[in-house]
Amino acid sequence: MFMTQDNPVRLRDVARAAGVSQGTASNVFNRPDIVRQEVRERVEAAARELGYAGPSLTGRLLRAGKVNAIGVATAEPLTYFFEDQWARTMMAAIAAECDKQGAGLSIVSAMNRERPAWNIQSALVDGLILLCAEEGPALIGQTEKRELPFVALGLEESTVDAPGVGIDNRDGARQAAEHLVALGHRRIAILGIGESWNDRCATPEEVMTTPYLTVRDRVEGYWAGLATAGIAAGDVPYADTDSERETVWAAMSRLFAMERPPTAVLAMSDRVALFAIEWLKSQSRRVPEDVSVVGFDGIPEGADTLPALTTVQQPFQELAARAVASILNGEEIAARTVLPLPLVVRGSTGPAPKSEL
Amino acid sequence: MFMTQDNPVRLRDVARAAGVSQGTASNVFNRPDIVRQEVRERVEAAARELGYAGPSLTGRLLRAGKVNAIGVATAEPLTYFFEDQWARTMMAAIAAECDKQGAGLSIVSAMNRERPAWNIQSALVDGLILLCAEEGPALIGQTEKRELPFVALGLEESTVDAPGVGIDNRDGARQAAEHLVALGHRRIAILGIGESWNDRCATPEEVMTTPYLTVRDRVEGYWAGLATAGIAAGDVPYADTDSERETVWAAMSRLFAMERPPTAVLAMSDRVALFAIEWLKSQSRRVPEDVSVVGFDGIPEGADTLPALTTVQQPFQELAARAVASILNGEEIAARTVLPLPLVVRGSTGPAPKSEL
DNA sequence: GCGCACATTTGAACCGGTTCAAGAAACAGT
DNA sequence: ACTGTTTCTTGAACCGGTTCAAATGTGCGC
Repeated sequence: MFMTQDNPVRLRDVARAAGVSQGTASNVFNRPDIVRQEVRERVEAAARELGYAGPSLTGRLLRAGKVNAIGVATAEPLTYFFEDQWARTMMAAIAAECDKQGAGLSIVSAMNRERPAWNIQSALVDGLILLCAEEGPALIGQTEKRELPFVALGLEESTVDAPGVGIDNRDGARQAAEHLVALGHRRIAILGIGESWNDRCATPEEVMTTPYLTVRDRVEGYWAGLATAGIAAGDVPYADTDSERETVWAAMSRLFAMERPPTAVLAMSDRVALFAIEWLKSQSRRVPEDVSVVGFDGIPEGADTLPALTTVQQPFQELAARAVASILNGEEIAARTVLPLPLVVRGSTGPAPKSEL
Repeated sequence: MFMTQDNPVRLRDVARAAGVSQGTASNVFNRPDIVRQEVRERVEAAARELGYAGPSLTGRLLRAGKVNAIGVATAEPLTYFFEDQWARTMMAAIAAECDKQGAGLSIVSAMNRERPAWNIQSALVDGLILLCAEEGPALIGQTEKRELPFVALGLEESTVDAPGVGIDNRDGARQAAEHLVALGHRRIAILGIGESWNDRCATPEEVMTTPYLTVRDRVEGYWAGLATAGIAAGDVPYADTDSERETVWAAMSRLFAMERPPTAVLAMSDRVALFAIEWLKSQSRRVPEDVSVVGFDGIPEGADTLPALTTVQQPFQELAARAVASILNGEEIAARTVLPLPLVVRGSTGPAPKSEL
């Protein structure tokens, strides 16, 4: 046996040992059918003898020009891919798509002490999927330099027009609100994910000053849906959170300390919705009998809790399929493709309590 | 602007356009300091002009022989990395380690319709970390062919002796059991993760017939710990699960339907422990006042629930650090390094109920 | 004007393969 | 024996860079 390090066996060496040309040796590994059996066996024997591990990928790669792998990049640290629920779900979908296509998958963090863009510059991939959270535009800028195909997911639309697939946040939110309205709810509160005004409920004007387009879109959708029942935006309590349990609980306390507490809550993410349900349970309020909760995102955890979460489902699989296809097969993507979001009704919403009708 | 596809600009072209040799052009990108400023600027201008995206990675790679990336492989589908809790936590730790070292991270699934080992053979990495679940030995076999450094994580010890880092399951389990004993518990049940005997409690002899070394190690550790209080293995109810809510709930129902139900539960994974707590709550049994629960693994979710889970903590970060260092820095790893597991005491365990003393 | 140290630049070899036109060998047909 | 096919095999070009010894140029002291 030979160790890798001490063993720079090249195709050339194998060819020489087998007494054939390098071209023939190459064929043994890549198109064995066109090599005469006797020769093939000789070469294979030589390879085995020398401990040749097969053609070097880099050599082959250089010729082929294709890596057959895609990269997924974010401006967050690498751990984001495994810790953030949205990213994780999105990645599972992308991974499934890569599995189908037999492509490899690299994950890339654009955070690097020395050179922020270094990891993006040096990732060995045929194209990049950008998971845009906050730093979308910067990420896109770095990626463009690379002159590689890329698709932005979750990009906020105000930014550069780059190939990207987005979701119709506004319409999804509208459906969620109309669902509650149809169930008879009239006192409905919103749990935000804007990371500000943590201490009190915000006015509609204040809410719209948030820098996050996603938040603005969703809240506008909520308002539009509620408007169908004649509920004005100003009558909808809006409590913001930073998506952590603590601020969600605080927000819930605030909302339910009101004179006429809400009978339903529209949460801007499933994570927040789940924390909200947790709080309600801790207060011995039943879901959905006393209070209905609608989430947003459709992460798997939401389907698995008791009660299961009614939510606006992001089409993760579809987003992933489009993004991967666009990179691997060069399928064009309109600069701002937007997918619709279906509402998934599960156990966390029910008719408004009778006493409230 | 030029598009990537139509734009095969090579370093050579840039050099020619700038009127310098290719060597100099190369230096402009790699060691700018040794090139005279005027020349450097000329080359940079030419590059910009031609839309040159910087030296091709494959070309450079070929010369350097290093990819500066590690791969993590399993015999599961790619989605495993983002869906399985253990894998996810392990990956977060590995990712953090790669971040530190500035290395890339590729994930690889050894499941491929045509050729099972293909993905492992063709991953562009400097080394592989193997996440061994059930298929450990097969995975190792495929990897060895690649003649690349690798480390097996979570490998069961009975198998091939390959470089790997394992954990001392037995000792961790022992600590968990002794913790409960020290709190005064005497009626203690075990929740298994062996996927068999789902319908009844198993005898010690039956338990030890499981093919999973992890399960055998942990259960032996539990018995050893309980033995310090004079509790015989035969007196410890053992209910198996397949790690899903349904079988856990069924197992719990079985255990608590006994004449003298347990006051504490040793769960072989945090996931199972969390389902168990959920069941207990649904039955209005308080944790830890009425029943104590100890998990195993130390996944983040366990720290975040109410009450927080007492558990045997796997040293994820340490495992990751060793594995990554071994690959990136060529640090040797003894064929079977085994790390100790600390017990983390949190809110889900407490003194045995007085009525039981 | 000459020699020398120093700063740049060049040219060619090399990294490890793949590919393809052209050559060689084996065989069939006439 | 001669030509036409078919089946393999060969040699050389090429993929896109990096590197290093050698060549060139530059400035300075005497």
